[in-house]
Amino acid sequence: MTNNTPVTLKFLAEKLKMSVSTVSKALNNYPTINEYTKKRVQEMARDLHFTPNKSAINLKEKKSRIIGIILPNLLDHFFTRSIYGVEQFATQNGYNVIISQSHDDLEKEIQSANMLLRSRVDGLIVAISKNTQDFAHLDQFENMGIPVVYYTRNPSFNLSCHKVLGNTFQGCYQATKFLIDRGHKKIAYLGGPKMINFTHDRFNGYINALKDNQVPFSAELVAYTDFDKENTITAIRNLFANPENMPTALVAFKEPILFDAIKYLRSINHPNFDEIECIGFGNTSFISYLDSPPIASVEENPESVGENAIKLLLQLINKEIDIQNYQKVMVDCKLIVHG
Amino acid sequence: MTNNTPVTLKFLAEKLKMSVSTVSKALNNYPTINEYTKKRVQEMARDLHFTPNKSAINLKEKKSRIIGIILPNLLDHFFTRSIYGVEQFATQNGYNVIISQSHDDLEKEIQSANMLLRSRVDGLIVAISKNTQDFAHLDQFENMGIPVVYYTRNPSFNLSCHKVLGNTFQGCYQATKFLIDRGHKKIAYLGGPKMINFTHDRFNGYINALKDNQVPFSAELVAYTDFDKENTITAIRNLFANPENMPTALVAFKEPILFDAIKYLRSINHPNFDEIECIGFGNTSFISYLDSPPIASVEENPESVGENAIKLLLQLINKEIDIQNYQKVMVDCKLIVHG
DNA sequence: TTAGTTTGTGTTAGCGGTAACGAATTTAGA
DNA sequence: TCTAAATTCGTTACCGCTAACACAAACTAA
Repeated sequence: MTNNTPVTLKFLAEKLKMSVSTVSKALNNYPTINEYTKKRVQEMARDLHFTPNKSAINLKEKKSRIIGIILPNLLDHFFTRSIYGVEQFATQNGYNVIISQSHDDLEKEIQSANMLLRSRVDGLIVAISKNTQDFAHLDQFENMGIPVVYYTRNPSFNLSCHKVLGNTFQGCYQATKFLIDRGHKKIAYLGGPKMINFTHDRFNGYINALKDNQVPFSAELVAYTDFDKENTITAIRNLFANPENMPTALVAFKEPILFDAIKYLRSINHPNFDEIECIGFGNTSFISYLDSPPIASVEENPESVGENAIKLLLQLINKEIDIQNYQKVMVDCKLIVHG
Repeated sequence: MTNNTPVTLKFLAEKLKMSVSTVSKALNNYPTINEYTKKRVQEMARDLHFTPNKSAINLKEKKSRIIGIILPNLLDHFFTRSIYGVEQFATQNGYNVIISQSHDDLEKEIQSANMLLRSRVDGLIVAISKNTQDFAHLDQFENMGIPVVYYTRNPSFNLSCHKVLGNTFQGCYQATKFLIDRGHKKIAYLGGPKMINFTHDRFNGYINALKDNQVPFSAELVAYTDFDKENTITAIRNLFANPENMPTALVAFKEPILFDAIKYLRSINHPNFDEIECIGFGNTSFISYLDSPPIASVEENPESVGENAIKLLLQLINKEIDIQNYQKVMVDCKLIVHG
């Protein structure tokens, strides 16, 4: 069944004894083409399984209807869920999506960017790798007039770019407030890598919730870790070191890290283990399988973050917003109480 | 800094007062071009940030150096891990990857297929949706001479296609054998949706392990479920219903389902709960957080499945294997004993 | 000196579409 | 009946890039 001669407009035109342009217009439903002609062409196209060559169209139209996404990895559910939001909305508007993982490596991020540039994507959504300090590979896009929207992980110091972020301040504030309302006075805070920009926003949410509710702040109740389990255990050990200042609650920057913390506290038979109430960012489905689950989760609404990113990007592509008129969109978190 | 006139070969040629073809050949390092000319061209291209237009190249070369992947979703770690294998190897060989989710919906799968066809991918890797019965949208590719490799989820009845599969028979055999070796005589089997083709292979692995080790088979110890928690609980209740034939071990087709099962058994205070040993497919990282973790996991090596799929696909693209010479590649599972 | 090579560059056609423009035929209006 | 306006389709140039082929200049060999 393999057909050797590819089915192109030219091929159809010859079969139908018409010109290529008539065939093209008929397939694109131009009003200047006779209805009967259209019907003949469309039937022939269907029967011969004509598939327009996107490269040819891109070349002519000078646009690809492709959105590029660069993100650190696909193993983090935050990112995969955010893609869902992007894809959904992009598809509805006739755009396709190319996803490229940087694996948190700057070199790979540069490669991905160059690849997407060569593919002439109409826009780019990017969550930068944790080592990205120099932005030349991403600035290229704007230099060529291709809009870029940074989401989640973004160059925090740079105001001259479009951003869509989870309102991590509000999420952390809400989590802390929730614990305060349940009567906790000693709430520990376990922060994430200081390189990731929203780490500080979360801490501010924590601090502000304490302040607004007259709960005294204690530097002993704050520690930082990263994705390394050993570091998490060290941090937790420090947080729970002083018997005079023992936390009864914990806010952690990401759920898997929180699980490590909980596991450790249980493993050392912490005397008040059962009373300790924890909250982490993420709301992973695995919570239901834990024996000592967190009391609540901060749902970051990744789908909504993705959707807002693509919405903004499409407005930039369609020139509804000027590319120089830099936008910052915040997506609120939601506290999910388990039980 | 936004430059209005796009930097094309023509633009470079005018700047350098040379012909377009000389510029093209210089950039592609043709031996017939003078070294000094090459240097001049390449420097100018670099300084002006020339980025070749992939659409133009695709159109001319009649190949895109793009591999399409269609899979049900990105939330399942099996798929995201398999992508890692594909991407790694594809990139090394100068190919880019477009990922498209079908969300286990046939209609979306068809849309994805058509999109990738229009993009003229050089090859397709696909894990079909659970409703895919008709393959017209995928057969189009082979009709146009574009090779297709089915991986994991494939049309089991169809021998005329290329397949790369996890050796789920061997994985299940090994898991069952492991439990037998630990002295279990009553090993329950919790299977997955019967529509998914490898469900039967797993069951056969279970059966064969029993047979090879003279453990009597009991139909009461076999049940099926899907991704719905209620159905899993019903299935587990049935498996553990007969006091005369009470399982002491369990093999489950996927870990999250196994976790549901374990959770249920614990919730009903099953008398021998602590003695029951379980194994599921998946080897998810969350196991370390469980209080009653499975004794072992069947690691399906998704990265390796992905890598084998792309390797086969590239061989087909390069005509090292004839497209009609249908291949079937099996990737072994590995039993990971937790400790 | 002449002819054949080598070397380096330009000319040109074409990949598969789109659409402005032109041209022929039909229809409508006076 | 004659002209203007629709209607319908074809001609053509172009998008950015590749590469076969042509061609001129310089070099080599006889």
